[in-house]
Amino acid sequence: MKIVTYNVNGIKARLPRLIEYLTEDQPNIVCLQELKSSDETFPVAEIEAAGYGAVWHGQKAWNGVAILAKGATPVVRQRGLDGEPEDEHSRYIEAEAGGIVVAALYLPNGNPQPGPKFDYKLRWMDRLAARARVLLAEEVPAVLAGDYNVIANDDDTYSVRAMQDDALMQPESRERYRALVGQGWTDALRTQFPKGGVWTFWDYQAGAWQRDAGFRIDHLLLSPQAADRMIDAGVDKAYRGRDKASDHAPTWVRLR
DNA sequence: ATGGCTTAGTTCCTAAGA
Repeated sequence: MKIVTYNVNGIKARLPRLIEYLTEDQPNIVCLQELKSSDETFPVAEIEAAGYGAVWHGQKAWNGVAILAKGATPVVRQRGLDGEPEDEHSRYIEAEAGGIVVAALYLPNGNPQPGPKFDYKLRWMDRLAARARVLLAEEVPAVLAGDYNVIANDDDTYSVRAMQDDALMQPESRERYRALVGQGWTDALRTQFPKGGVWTFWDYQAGAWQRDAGFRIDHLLLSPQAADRMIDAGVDKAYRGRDKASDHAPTWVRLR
């Protein structure tokens, strides 16, 4: 089974590309981020017409996450993360689909840093880590899939220098990502490509796509029970080059 | 390069993204 994470950067603007991807590639489970859509305007009819069931956690204008499953509707376990009741950002949804626990997450960008947005990012990472521990304790196949907004290693970016002051690769962000993985999760892409040099995002600006100036920030973390079933992982890079594409490419893992 | 795009909403400008 193929499990995908895909930051669509606006599901209304990206709907033709998304439906195209579902139809052409037929992935089993798709975690979406940056819907930029309220719950009421989520295009469920079009997604169902493509053969997918969906659950979502939307918000007007920004953020928003969803989980799609081919031929079935995922069963929601949780929307949002505990620990900060006043947090109104829609950045986390967790469901059971295809016998696997799947979470779609959109980790805060955190720029500019330092500042309140960066502080929020770090707090959100701590809250995610707490939830991840609960999932690991269940000892079931689980996948934490999403846009982590963390460049974990120097070889996960085209240019360390260009990104050195960015919230995506500050030591505090990296330490928390490493600690999360260190709980017992397997970074699927890192396992597949241990030397790095694989990108999942290319900026719209400055011809980043044409220059292949990207970085890897979309990650799939596997519980031990899921990691045991990993076949391979990759990036469906060609979709980044299509007309009216998202600035992220679909990123995936296949499990037995 | 506090930004050369792109999206969405308070839409003809601003905020946010990464």
